Amino acid sequence: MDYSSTINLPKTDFAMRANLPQNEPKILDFWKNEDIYGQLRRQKKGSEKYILHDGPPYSNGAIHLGQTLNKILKDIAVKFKTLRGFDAPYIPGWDTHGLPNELATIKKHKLNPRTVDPVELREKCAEHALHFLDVQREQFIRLGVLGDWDRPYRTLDKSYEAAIAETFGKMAEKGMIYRGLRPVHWCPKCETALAEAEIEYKNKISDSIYVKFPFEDSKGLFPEWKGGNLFILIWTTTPWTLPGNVAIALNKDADFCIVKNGDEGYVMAKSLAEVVAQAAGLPECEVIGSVKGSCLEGESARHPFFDRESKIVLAPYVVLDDPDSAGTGCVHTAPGHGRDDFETGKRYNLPILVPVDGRGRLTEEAGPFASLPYYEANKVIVEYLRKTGALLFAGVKEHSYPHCWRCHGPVIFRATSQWFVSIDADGLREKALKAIDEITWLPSWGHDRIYNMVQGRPDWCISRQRVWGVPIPAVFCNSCGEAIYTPEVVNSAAKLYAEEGSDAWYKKSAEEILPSEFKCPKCGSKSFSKEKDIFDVWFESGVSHAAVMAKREELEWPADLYLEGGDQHRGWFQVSLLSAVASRGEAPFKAALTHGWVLDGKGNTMHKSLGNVIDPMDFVKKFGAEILRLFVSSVDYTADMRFSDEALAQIAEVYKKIRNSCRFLIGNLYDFSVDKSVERKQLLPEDKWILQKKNELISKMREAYENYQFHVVYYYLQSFCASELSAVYMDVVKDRLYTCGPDSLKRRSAQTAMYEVLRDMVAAMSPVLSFTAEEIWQKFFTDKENVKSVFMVDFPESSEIFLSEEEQSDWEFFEKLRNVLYLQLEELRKNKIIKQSLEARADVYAKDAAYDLLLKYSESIKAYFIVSQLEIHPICEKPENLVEVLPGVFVTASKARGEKCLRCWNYFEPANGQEICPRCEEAIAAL
RNA sequence: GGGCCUUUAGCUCAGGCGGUUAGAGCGCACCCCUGAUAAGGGUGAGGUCUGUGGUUCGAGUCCACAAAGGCCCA
Repeated sequence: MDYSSTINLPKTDFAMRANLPQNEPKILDFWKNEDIYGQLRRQKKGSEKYILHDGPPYSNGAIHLGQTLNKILKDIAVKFKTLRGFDAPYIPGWDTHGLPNELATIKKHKLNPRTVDPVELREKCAEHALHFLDVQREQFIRLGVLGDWDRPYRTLDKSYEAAIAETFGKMAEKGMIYRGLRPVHWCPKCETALAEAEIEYKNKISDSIYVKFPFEDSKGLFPEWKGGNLFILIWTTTPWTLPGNVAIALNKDADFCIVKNGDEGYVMAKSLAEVVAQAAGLPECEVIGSVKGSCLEGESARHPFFDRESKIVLAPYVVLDDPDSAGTGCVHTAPGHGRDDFETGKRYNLPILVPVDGRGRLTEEAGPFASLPYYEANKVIVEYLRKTGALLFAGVKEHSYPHCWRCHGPVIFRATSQWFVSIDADGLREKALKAIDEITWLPSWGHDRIYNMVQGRPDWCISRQRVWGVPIPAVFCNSCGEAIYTPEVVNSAAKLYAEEGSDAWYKKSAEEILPSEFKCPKCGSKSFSKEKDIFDVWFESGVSHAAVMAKREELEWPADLYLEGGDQHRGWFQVSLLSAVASRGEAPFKAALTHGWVLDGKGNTMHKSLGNVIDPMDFVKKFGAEILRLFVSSVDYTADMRFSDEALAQIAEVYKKIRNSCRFLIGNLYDFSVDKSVERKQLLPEDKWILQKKNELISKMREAYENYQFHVVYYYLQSFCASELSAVYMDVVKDRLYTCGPDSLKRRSAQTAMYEVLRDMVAAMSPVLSFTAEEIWQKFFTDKENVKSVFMVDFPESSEIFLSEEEQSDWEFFEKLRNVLYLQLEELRKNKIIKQSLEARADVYAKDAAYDLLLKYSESIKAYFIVSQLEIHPICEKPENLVEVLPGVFVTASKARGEKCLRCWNYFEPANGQEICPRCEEAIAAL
């Protein structure tokens, strides 16, 4: 007879195969249509806030894996805090202004940046930025990230633009803003400043000259020198920058010597002497003396054609280990013509000369070379040096040189007027460092990283000669040229931005913007020109704390957490910190958490040119966002992580394991509801055991979430499903679930435990496995628990004690027995005595307390072992030759006695040829 | 060149204060089941901890140097 119709097999339409790419959108629709985000806000209203303030991604192009990782991590953190009862609003933001969007727009519309109307260009830039904002928004939503997607913050919002101006104003009032020179890449043909992104490097043939700077060894650093005139020898490929020379930079640790040439001697780095002598065509290389660079600091040479000195300074970037650079170790330094030179100039308080104009012509400051275009000046200057004897040698050299990507001509480095935030004014640096000490950096080394950066950083250049951004709210007096950024000016601009947006700065005249009675504070004139420079986008994103956190009513200042990639120690963390400390005196976040980089399977950076870039949305289409989310949770994100096929395949397997574990529970709960629950004291020991294990799981998961250690959450979850549930508990309870009476205590006890395990596990995993958790919640719990979405439940409690500590150690004892027994079962299988464990019996020998304990739990232990028969014997009956597996405890497995019950598959000893065991007969009778 | 970081089984991770045969899950191999079935179970084989040199009675665990890789600068 077929008894399968008399047993309770699992029933469910919860699919074994998730088919995530097709099914996730249905869950997304549910979240959207039911406005779960909005419902959560209402539900948590009045609860303690948890503010994770979103760092704005740049709205240019589709999202990449790094942003995917970032947003999923934020989502996990926010959802967990929400389950914990916090009101944790998540307002996503976007960085919309800036060069990449401007350049992309120019390219897309084939605009001429020199002739296009700025307002028209800005409109097209906005369109471009908002397009990609929409693209990214859809993608982030697709990942399952819950947030206020209908009301994100955007740096081009009027209120945001106003906040930028206001923050600038606060800094200006504290005297932190100043105008100064700074070298930038400059295209003399296009007459414009160029950003690094607009530079292309090509090989170029340049002059290569060695120039003698007269030097008097007044301190007697080279006592060995008995010859005639001394010079410091420099090398350069840009003779036209010599008029800007004010210093010669040395490495402090390098050794310098004199190379003799007839009566003359040339000071240069000792290690380069040979190479230089050869390159400069000296007949021989006689080296005299040796002095550390640091000893020469403070000395000075004479400029080769101006009546002024060229100071000898020290600079760490002067290195001698590249013989190809053809240098002498004594580096020509013109602070107006190089970034390094500029920083050195600042440190030594050297004048910053810019004897070249916007068209690339030398100015009056260049003396005899005035009005020459720089490239012609090269020839003339070389000739002049030759005539005056200052030239040691002139040749040519091919090297990589920056060119303008638009006109493809060579560019020059030229200091121009820029706006700066002074890092030391009003003690900003010190205050920022103090704030850094007070912030919680996760991981802790983040502190050292950003501390060192802030400690050593130069002033912050906040201006850009661009159009797509927020204009710096300042005007210039048309009479005296004064740059004016007083509160009156800044507030007028802020008001304008707030009301009309920053486009209005371009549409209106200075007089229309400024108060009617406004006069130049210096000369009293009433005629002004508007500043054309815009803010650096970092300045913009750095004020998000003021523009968003401080302004939106659902947020609070400061934030609990900023969570970004490690590159943001340099970027957003730092600019946010500086702007907040400068304007408010405090850090805008209490803690900063960083994650590493997503690398390819080999551990290398993903890069277009390497062809190893993985598009997250491609992945989502193939495998589902859930797999990506689980991957993100599985790795220790504080370090860089590899995105390899192997790791992803593993994640997919783990996902199936978790899903199937849930499916088994759901399938066996098809006829269960809370009112059928068994009371605590009636629960079977095995069921108490799994509930105890479940509580341990929940506690460990909660702790891991609290510490943002999501990979620990992942580890415990999958380990619980694989080890406790799948390998043990679900196998153990099958017998009861399938064969006992549907409404029997034994079956209901198991279901009671399973229901609570499933409910708590699903709730606890929902921050990570949001789609699957919600799918299960909808299918199974919404009605039973009367909660609409899994995100609206409380994080499960885990304090209930199901097993005392003593009972827990009892179970550990049973587990040891089981392990030993299973080794023996494997032997029996190997010898073809049994196949399944139900075909076996176990005989356990023990004494004293152990014997009593085993006897007391013998029913549970039999189930736990999944054998048909278990007999506990006092140790005096122990047969010979048994191995002692625990002190005083012996186990042996053998073929079960009797026949297999056709219904429950347990072995029993039929009295007179029954097919099914007495237990099954009873169960059938009760049907 | 500088600041900071990473390197434990094929994969993803554990390994307070230095101390017995370095753990887990997955994967893999072999076997079992066919009443979780494009599922489930059992057993087992895999690391000497990136390398080198130190400190120590003793180091994956402390120190130095190196290699590879990463972020940010220069």
